[in-house]
Amino acid sequence: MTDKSASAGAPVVRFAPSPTGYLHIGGARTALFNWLYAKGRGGKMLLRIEDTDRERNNPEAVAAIVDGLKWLELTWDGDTVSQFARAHRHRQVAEELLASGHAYKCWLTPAELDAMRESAQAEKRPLTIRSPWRERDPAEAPAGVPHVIRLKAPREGETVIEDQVQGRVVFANKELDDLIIVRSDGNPTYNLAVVVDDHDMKVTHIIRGVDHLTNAARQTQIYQAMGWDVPIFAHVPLIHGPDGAKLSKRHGALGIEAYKEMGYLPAALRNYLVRLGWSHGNDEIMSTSQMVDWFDTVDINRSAARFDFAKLEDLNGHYIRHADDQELLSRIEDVLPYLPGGAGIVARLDANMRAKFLIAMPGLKERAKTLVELISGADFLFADRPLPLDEKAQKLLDAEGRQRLADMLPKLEAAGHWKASELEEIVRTYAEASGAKLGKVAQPLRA
RNA sequence: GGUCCCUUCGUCUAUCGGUUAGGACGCGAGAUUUUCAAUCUUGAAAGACGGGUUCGACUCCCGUAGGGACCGCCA
Repeated sequence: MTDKSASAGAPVVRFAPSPTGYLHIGGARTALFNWLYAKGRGGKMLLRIEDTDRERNNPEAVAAIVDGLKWLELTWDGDTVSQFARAHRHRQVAEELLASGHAYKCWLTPAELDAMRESAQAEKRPLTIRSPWRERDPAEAPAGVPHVIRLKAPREGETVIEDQVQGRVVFANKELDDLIIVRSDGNPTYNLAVVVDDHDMKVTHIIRGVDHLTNAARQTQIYQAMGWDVPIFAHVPLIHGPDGAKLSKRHGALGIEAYKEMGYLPAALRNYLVRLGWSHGNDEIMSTSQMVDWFDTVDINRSAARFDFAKLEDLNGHYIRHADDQELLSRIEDVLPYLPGGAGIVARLDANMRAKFLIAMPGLKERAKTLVELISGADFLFADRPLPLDEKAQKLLDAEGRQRLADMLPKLEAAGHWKASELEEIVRTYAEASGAKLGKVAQPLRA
């Protein structure tokens, strides 16, 4: 609420994933935080793909990220920006930095760098690369050897990050080395590209994972070298696995589509994710518009949170119970193709089946934690009749049980509507009339 | 190893110097229910440790321990 109509204008945030894999759960939360921040203040969220590393670029990953965001119902403004497509502009800025004396060409070879690393290791002293080319005359450069461009970073003083989550974080400049901004093949590196893009795209707030905190210091140095305004940073802690270690594949760092396939609802996942590392008093279940109203980066915790499937399930169950039946059915139809055996159900899901499904839905959704459970709960709709009887059912259907069923059958057939309340009434009446306990009647019926 | 960050029930969290430290998930018990689920009631469960500052510290400061992130011509 604080700066919703600040004179500075509406914020511009961005979600900037690298296309190395799917959209993982931490990325999804970062996207959600960005989205909430922008939505709550009438701002914009941009989407940029950080694809400067050509060897790792993967179009399928981009598609997975876009699909994931769409499924989560997180929308962005404008076109998706490819960072690589802007390489020309990044090089241009590098040239400016060179011209202004804020950067220099460096002919240090990978082999030389390795040697420096090794000796630092052997002497057990911290490694900060100090390139001799920072001071040397480029005329002395060896012929035919490619060079990189390094930022001529300040060696004295400190670089300070005023972070909305982390607070004031101070880095001594002597600890930071001259980072490479253009590779020897002429391609800009991530740190340069990010700064140029965020500046050109007029990004005002950078909300991203803490793994970028040290980058923030280096990026700040580039902003300063260019004389540009430094955006406001908010570095969000990472999500950890149940054992406290960084979330990995064996934990829950699955692609967002995996959560879809496990039968989670986007609204439930959003609600779960927003409460991981952020809170608004004791509020647990909140609508998207409440999230938008309440969310602020300064309320994000500094400590990492562990991913807990049990809580996600509970939330998901809640959202399923309160979901509209029709919507639930279409969600089910969305996931069905991805489920084992789902194709078979899809094939039989005609108008008639849909109607039956809808009738059964109120009862079904009461006891399902995921859509997958909901679907298996609906198995009876698709099963072949008559149903095969298992042992327990056999036992219950002894002579007495069968007799009771036979007695009840005409009454049930006489029922006007097959509604739960009405049927229950019939069964109760019969039980009382025959002087039997309810269980005696109901158990065979279930069988 | 260096730099930086973190530390309240098992987990997610509230508290913003004065509370019987609250809520949620999970777990236990009970009620309800033909079963399950849901729902309701209820129980157990926490300030890492050690020093300060203060009339008073979970809250502020220092140290210790533990955990994490980063340390690429990756992003």
